[in-house]
Amino acid sequence: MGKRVTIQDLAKELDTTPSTISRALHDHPGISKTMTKKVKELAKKRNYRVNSVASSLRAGKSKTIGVIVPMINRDFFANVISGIEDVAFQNGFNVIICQSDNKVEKEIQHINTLISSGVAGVLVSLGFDTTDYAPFNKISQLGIPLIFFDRAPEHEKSIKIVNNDKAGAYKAVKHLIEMGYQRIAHLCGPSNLPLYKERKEGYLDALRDAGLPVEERLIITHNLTREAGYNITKKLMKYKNPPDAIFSASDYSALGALLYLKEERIKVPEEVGIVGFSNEGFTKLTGPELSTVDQHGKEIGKYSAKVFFEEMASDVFIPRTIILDPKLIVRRSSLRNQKLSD
Amino acid sequence: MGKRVTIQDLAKELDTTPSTISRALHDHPGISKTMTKKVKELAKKRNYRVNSVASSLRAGKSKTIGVIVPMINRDFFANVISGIEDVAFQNGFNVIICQSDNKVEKEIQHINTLISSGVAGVLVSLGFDTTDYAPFNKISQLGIPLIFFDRAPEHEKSIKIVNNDKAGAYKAVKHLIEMGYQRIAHLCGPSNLPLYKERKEGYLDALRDAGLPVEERLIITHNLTREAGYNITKKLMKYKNPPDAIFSASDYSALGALLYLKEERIKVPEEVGIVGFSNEGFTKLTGPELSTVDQHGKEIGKYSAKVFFEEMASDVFIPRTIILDPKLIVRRSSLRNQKLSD
DNA sequence: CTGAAAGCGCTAACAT
DNA sequence: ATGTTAGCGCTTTCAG
Repeated sequence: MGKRVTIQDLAKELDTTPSTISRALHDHPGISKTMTKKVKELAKKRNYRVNSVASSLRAGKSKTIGVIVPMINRDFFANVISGIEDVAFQNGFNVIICQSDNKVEKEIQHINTLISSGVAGVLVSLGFDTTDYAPFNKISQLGIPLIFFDRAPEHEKSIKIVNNDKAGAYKAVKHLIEMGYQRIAHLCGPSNLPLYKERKEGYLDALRDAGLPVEERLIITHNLTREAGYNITKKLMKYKNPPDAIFSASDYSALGALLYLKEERIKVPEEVGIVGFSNEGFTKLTGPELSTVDQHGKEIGKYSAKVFFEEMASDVFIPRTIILDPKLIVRRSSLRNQKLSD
Repeated sequence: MGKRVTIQDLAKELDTTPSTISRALHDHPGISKTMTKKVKELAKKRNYRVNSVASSLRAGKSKTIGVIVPMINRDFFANVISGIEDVAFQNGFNVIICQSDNKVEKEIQHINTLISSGVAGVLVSLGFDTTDYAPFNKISQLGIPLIFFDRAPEHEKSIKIVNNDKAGAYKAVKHLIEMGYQRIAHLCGPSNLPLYKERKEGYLDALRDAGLPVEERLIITHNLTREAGYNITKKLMKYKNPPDAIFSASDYSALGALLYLKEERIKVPEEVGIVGFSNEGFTKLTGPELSTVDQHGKEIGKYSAKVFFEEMASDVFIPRTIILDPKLIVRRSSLRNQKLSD
């Protein structure tokens, strides 16, 4: 259990002072080449490592980014985090991850510990139920860059990086209509989250633009799980006049729908078309493969991290929303009248 | 952009000293109830938050766990991390995640920054190519608990939490044999990683115990990707005497195998059986669903974190290996002679 | 070009 | 029950 080497130790050994060591290690111009070289060599030899806790205390902040997401083990978020970590690493930053489990209290607790640990910035995707943004405001009040991605608050003056959910949903539903589906149901998420509201609006717009009627009973709010998708589809298909297509705000519930329909021998896409949302990894592996809307998680992560670094460098705060255009991915589950091998 | 409140501020306001504030906030017994209450109230009112950077500097370590994994956006690792974060959160700890991309240099760099940031412990799953463990030894030498999970070094005296890969593989291959498959190929991973070596041994043992011959050309080392699985299966099926089953050390290559066979209209499981490894989320969604071996990532994560906390509390270091028993999950891809609806 | 000294915020050993 | 003091390791202003 070796003792940690400090700049004091190096200073003593070179018969100089900590300040010189520190400066040399940072290539301070006012230190002679010779000294700089000597210091760096000794540092390497003694296996010196900065104590970044000490630096952070001095500097008032650390080279760390905090990330708060509802859960880590979801394709989309895992990709986002991976993207964030990539960019952070390139910039010599660490990433602290926190999962909120969609619970407001956990979010608040995480905010507090992140502030306590002196993070240089916080990237957040909100939980389902978060409607009070005051806890997040504390972050910005302390001058810590705060960036929302994916699930962002609607009205707050903040930096948001989101998908154009409305456009994504519009594309999806328009595609279904073009494939000849007429009675398209929508499984939507809680509308306190803008992204679900947007998806619903995209759905509505597409129907209206095509001159199709909107039926309230075909629009069902749910918790985006596979089970819910299964159960809702069961219910929908028992209507006297059941839908001939389902557009879901979540791939998971789209999968649930698919499983129910398969169980009931209702043919997808011949009898019922399905389009999900998110391009979860599994969607290209179902039988038939699920059409969906891709949100390119890794890119969102990278982009969010980049915006953070920009923000850190800049000294003016400009609230802004960066909207990335999602991509419709057409697979078999919505390709009516197409012959594809099984 | 408000200034941060410190214990000095609180002390001044209550006309006392920082030590009293500190003690009160920590429920030190030598502080009067009245004072403790007063302090806590003021702290809340002024929105005080510890500066854990300062505490960490004092204490010589922070309430942070470092985690190094090859990549975050893989079901298994995302689950492990999620499990780690759960337990860490319960204990008031933060989690810094680092991805190595299976690159040794990145691992080393992450080790250095983790040590620099004064993490209380490090949990690691090694990259493919890591054969030199010296960089990791530095962690233990500093008295920082180091725990390997999943991909652990073979000979080092360390704490390891691994699956019983041999037993898992054995179960898988035995199952294939029981289903009547006779010529079982094995797509194996690089054998410098014990877990792949173990899986191969389980495969070999199962063949031997069943009195089946071992054919070297049916054992192919690969990089565990879907593409590799696809290509290798293509090659295998062109043999004069092709295999009638495939046991892969990875679900991804098992999937590749499945896709190739489907393309070629070779029936799974009737003509060729497949069993993968890891129980990736997608395996229950393929057509047919993939049999696989479950490694319960979330539990490994939780368990690793628990072991870390034990280790931190204890003052003797006992190298040990904790072996969790994986579970064979039989799905359609290996159920020969079974009639299941499509 | 280098040194001296102060201080980031917190905690704990040592007073009182 | 509370105050005093020192110091964790680093950086940086000020001085030389």
